Amino acid sequence: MQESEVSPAERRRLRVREAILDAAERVFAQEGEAGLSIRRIADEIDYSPAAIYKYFSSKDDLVDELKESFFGRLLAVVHEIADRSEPFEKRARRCMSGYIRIAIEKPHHYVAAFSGITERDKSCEEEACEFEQSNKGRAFSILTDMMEEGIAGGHFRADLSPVGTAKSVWASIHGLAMMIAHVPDFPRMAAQPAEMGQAEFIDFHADLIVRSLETGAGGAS
Amino acid sequence: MQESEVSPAERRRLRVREAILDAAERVFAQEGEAGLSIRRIADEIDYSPAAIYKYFSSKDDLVDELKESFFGRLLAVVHEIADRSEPFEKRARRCMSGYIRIAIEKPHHYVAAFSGITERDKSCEEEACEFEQSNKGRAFSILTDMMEEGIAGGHFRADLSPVGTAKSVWASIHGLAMMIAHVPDFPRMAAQPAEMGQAEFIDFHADLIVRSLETGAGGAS
DNA sequence: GCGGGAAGTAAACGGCGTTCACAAAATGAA
DNA sequence: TTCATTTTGTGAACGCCGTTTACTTCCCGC
Repeated sequence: MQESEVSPAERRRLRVREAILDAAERVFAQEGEAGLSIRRIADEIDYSPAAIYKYFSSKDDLVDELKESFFGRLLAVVHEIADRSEPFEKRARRCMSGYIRIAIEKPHHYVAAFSGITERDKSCEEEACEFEQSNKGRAFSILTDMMEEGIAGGHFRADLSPVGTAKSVWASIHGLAMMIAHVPDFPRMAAQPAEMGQAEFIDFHADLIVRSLETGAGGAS
Repeated sequence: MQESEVSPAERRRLRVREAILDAAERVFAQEGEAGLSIRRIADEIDYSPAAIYKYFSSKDDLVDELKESFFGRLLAVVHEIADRSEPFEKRARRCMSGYIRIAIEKPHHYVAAFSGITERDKSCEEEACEFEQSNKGRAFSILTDMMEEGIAGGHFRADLSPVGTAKSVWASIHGLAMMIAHVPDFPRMAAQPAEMGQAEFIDFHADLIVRSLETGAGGAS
């Protein structure tokens, strides 16, 4: 029993695994799921296609790992913002725009991470458990905590349920992220003359969301 | 020169074309884009795969037609609701929940209809023109009109721009539709004990959206 | 040094979208 | 009717794809 248990062969193995994931990540970011093939990855790292299967049991397995690590980055950013010492409403808005920023930095990743229609076959328990342990689930719980804080702090209406509200807010943010991911310069569409830049529009959207939760009078002007 | 110019050969051709689309629609609804293959359609209608190419120039072409006709149904429903003689806010809420209802009736269609990341290669003009003539564009303009009506009627804040608001509202609705499409019983997730049924949640979401636009005091209880 | 397991591979299977050369059938003109 | 032309449909093939199998090659512990 050596001191460093993680040794020489294992390190080589891990390095090859990383190389595969790196190549996949690269191709995926540029060309999306459509452009990603086992054979392409194999070419990229000068291995044979069959070799990949010594490291991943299927292409889906490999892609799932890409997705999960993308959610990891998303989670990290949102977490960092949520923990800052800033006024609550500022943090809330920043979380939303931060989420969208990361999402549209790698649109193919974001779209893919949510793609695939989940069949209703799993038992409720294991599905819920799986969700809570995923980066997606962790990000959701940050959002839920934030809603709780907003309600407790009197910023948001007292009759809101933290979980229900978090789901609704997430859906609204997700919708904008998807729109931008699919139509790279989303807010500019239809003939209309510009109206708003992308960044301003994101803020506008976030503002409407916050406004929908706020207690008291909401109208401006 | 006959009276009925649309005759015998053309009708046969159209019938075969319809058969292809029908088969595609059927397979697509059940198994999604992944399960749909030219060869599968050919099997379904007892033709050879190559025959399909006498009617559609590519698989993408065929699928595009499925998507557009799906948007057509979505448009029809929203249009019908928007034209009803009901109080404004009721119509607005119904439009949103109607949109989501149609979307999640055929989740595969809805997801596919928005899939494919549009490259930023087209000129602005032709893209805008293309958008306005599509069913998607027509649905969007119904939404814009509704926002205008809400603002003019004093239901919504006067400082809102109809187009910008329509985009934001669409994004929020789209987000929920996507969530439900991907996770068939969306509002029920995480361990939480039910909270809300799907229909209630849709109404809750629509309510938050409307609330975010309303003039005057918004808080309840 | 040697034996066994891990790493890597070429070749093949079945599936995919698409094309091409060709047969069959419908059409229109004489 | 007959014949040429156009349309409709086909089988076979091409080059991709994910994946598996049988095989070689290499490395590591004894």
